[in-house]
Amino acid sequence: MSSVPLHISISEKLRQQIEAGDYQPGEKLPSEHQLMETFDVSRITVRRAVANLVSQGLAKSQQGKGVFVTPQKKVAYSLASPLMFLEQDLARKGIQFTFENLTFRKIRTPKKVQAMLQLPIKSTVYFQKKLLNMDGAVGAIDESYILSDLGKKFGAQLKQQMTFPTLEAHGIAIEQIDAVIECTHADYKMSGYLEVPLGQPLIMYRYTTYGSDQQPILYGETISRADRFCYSLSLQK
Amino acid sequence: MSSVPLHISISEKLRQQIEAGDYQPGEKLPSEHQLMETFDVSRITVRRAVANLVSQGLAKSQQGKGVFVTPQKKVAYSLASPLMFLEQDLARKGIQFTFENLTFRKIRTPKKVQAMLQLPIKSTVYFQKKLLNMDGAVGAIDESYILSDLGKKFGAQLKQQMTFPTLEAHGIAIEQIDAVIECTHADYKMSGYLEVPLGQPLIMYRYTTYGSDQQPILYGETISRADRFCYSLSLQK
DNA sequence: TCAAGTCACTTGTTATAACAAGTAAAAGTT
DNA sequence: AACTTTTACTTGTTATAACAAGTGACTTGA
Repeated sequence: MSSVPLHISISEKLRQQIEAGDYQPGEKLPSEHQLMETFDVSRITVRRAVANLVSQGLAKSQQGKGVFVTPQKKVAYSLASPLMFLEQDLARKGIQFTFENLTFRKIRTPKKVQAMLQLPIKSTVYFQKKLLNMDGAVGAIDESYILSDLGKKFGAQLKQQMTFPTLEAHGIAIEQIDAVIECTHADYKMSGYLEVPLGQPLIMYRYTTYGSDQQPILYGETISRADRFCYSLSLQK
Repeated sequence: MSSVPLHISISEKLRQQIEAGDYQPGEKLPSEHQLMETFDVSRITVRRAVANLVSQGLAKSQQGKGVFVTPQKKVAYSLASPLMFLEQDLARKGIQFTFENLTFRKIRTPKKVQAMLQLPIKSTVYFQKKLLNMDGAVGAIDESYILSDLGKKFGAQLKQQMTFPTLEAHGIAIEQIDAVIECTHADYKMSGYLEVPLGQPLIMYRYTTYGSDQQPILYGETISRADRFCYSLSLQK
């Protein structure tokens, strides 16, 4: 008479228990076999219920080991001075931060970047792809496109240091940043990079940076695990 | 030899076809039966592949009808003047905007709101819950907590008009807004309200509003469908 | 003692099967 | 013509079954 599917009522029951603290963060949930007996349902139903929890970010399953309650701790990423002081900002919060340069090369300007950087069709930019680590765990991927001459001049340093401090150290002033924050889903490729299940929410920070004279300098996208990152900002009248 | 599960390779194949435009937005995908024959797999595998697409926000299934490619159109929500001019902002983009007042009542201040509004333990606030509609479709839920005396005084209007214009019309100046943008998952309750599958990403805008003398006036959370909303902002040096 | 192998237990993938329930068009009835 | 019923097709839920694959502890052999 409930009309609520079994897998939902089971996952809701488990969710309540997780939120009530019956299962602590990091703790192992009962195995599928145990849950089958507890709720007197088949394995497919138990698996569906567990999948519901995983898709809600409440649990994570590991083949051969079990299903574990995911501990939640989000890092707020302050937009008062975005990306520029990310490293310091995280250090202040006691978070170990490193990044790994995956790609740095010159490419033909992609169409969407042409518009953002106000570049002609037959231009080139430097494309950089970085993997950001927090406390040893993967947190985000950053893909950015920087003006060709800047990329050529500072390439060596950009591969090893954060972008904004590097630019400012060479007298390239950042005057304005236009940004869009949106949510996407992890596709198969991203789920591999960021070590999350397919379809998990990711938070994308798309930024266009302008120097003096409103000249666009770089466009980038920081795609973060939504369970580990959030953005904070303060707006005044 | 590929080591990639069948359901993944099928959903990836379909994803490519969708992104290539083989299936247009709103168009119906082949039925499960057809996909079973096309890929020569069982129904459970086809269903898993379709579930992958749904969890990535690429498709939506409707019982009795079929699976349809979801058309993507996001509304950027400008943070230059947040919430205040949402209505006008949307109107300018040609989007019909309405809201429905679900709840408006006085409650004991919840613990998390006490901290945000700097209120004592034994205080009360007015709690309002609104359902925001865009072009006739549900887009977001807004839950806000407003100082008791303001709620009492302007209750009648707050039920029918947007919050910020109402306050400003009565001379309550908004001086500052502290906000956090984060991503969450739709739990069972939210998935019902916002008409999305369980676990779909939602984008939460949590705001604390301050009037003159840095006095907190209201705290609220706007929970939007991440497939329909994003936030844009501009930061100057 | 240490390394290799075995075994029990875990989740992951996939197949077959049956019924429920929503949708829409065709067929039948008034 | 208008309404109702049937029917075919769709996705949703759930059960049973088998094997694959990762993990860790225990056992065995050198």
